[in-house]
Amino acid sequence: MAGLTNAEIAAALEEIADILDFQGANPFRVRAYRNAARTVGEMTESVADLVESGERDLSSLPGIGKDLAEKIATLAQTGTLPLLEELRSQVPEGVLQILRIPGLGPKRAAALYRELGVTNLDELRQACLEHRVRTLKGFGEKTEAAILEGLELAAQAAQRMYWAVADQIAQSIRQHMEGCKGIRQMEFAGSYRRGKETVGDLDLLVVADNPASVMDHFGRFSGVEKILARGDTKMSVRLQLGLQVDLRAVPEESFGAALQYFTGSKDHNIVLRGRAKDLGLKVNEYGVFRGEKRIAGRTEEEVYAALGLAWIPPELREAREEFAWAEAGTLPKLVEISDIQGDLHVHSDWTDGTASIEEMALAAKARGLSYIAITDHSKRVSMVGGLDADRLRKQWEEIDRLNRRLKGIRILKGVEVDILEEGGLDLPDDVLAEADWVVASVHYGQNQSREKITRRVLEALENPHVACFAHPTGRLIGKRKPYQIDLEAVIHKAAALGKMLELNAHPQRLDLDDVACASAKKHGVLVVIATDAHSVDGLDAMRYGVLQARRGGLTKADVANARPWSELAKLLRRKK
DNA sequence: GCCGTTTTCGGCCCGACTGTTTTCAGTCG
Repeated sequence: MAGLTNAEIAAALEEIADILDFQGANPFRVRAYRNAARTVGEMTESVADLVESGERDLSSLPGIGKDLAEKIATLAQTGTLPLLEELRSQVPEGVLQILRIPGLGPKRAAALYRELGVTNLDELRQACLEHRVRTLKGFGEKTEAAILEGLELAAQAAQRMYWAVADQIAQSIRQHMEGCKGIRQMEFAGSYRRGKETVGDLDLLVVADNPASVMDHFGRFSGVEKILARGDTKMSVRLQLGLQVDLRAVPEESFGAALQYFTGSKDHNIVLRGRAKDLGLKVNEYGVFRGEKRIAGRTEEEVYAALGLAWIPPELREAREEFAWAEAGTLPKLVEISDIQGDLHVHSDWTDGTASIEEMALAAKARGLSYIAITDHSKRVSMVGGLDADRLRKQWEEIDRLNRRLKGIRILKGVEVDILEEGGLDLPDDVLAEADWVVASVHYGQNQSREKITRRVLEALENPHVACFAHPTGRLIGKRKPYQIDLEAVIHKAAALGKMLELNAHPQRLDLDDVACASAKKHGVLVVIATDAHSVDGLDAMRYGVLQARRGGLTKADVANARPWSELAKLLRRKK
């Protein structure tokens, strides 16, 4: 029997690290807890099971010694830990939130608490607005303004969650509901179905013999914190994770119309209803009507067909070009995860990845890929031990050895070369020339002016060995704004030089976004959907990138890594 | 708190930026 999940154990260890950090504990002790959290969080076997069976000594894991092994075992078995309880009692609730604001680390958070009595984000905002923060030693006007901006972003992020997180929740709700008798149809709608980067709430539609018993069952889902409302056809709950979920029971003959209506987007539906009106029809969540007579509603296909349109994939429903395409029968056949043949941005334990090159390659093979580019950081990214020319060449020798040994997966000799602050690349051309695949990216000087950062990126693209520009805006959704970069100029340059742009599949990045993808496609720029994986599990992010690409209207032909490597290699040789 | 050891103590990734200072602490990646 399993106790706490690995994720829950990791969260507890992270919380200990946060509190110790806040209290100014030995930073290496803090790091030990964070390392352990990461180790546990990334393990595929259940730690609770390992403890139970006694089959493996936890202290044999990297970064986990005798002490942490015992603490983890206690956590796994009892669900809690005396140390954690004690630490929690020592700090006011909410104060750790302060550490999530960019620019505020343990020292400043402690100062805000000690000097101003700030114990949560609301009080922090108040203190900034009253200009009390700037009076503290080490703080000033600019810091105060930066904190306010950070609070704004945090507030936005708190209201919505990453699609990937919403997806996990949706899957477990679906699984729970599948145990309920009498549900004839069931589908999630809303921005989740459209694959938006973030999701504000979940809408679940069902056709059921007995809606009341379905609602009873829904209310028993383990994640439900509170039932907010319940009527005959609609029930709303709030989950412990803060997400609201609405369940709607709809009549079978209206399921398609309801699904269409609640999937949105709002703008898409406005256009749709306008179109219906032009045809002398009316559309609502119950169906398409001519006068009083329902002429469609059972399926979405039926609804769109009644309006003279092909069925539009949810990802495209943003009131952009989808109606024109649906009318003309030119809707793109959107790229699918099964089209993906390789991953062209992956890290290994030569820099900040957690797995060896071989482990990453085998994991990629297990995921059905036929090639993978190892693109570790260059030396400028010193914090992670970025590679210089010598180490990079050593890595490539290792890759040669692996390629001779491994079957069914080709490992490409790649690098993620840093675009330096003052322009230029972090590795000499003769080294880059030896690589199979070079992605260039920005890590430093992210706050430069639009002109400056754009110029250095355009210059990097001009280097004949650079094939692709990675995470092109640098944004972290809800956390960090994009660079001030002129993306259109980058797309034009890429088109002119035959360079590719990355759609980074990490659920917090997902740049290029849908609009930029569409622009790249329009200009004939190939998009590389890549995971930027730093672990074996990181390779699973590919599907988030594919979803974003679909929202941008990309087809298999628009995605570079939906092609075999031999074809890409030919393209690259031609451009050099 | 972990780890390795010239084995029980000392090092643990470190350079750059920002905003604050007036020589540097804090934060970030």
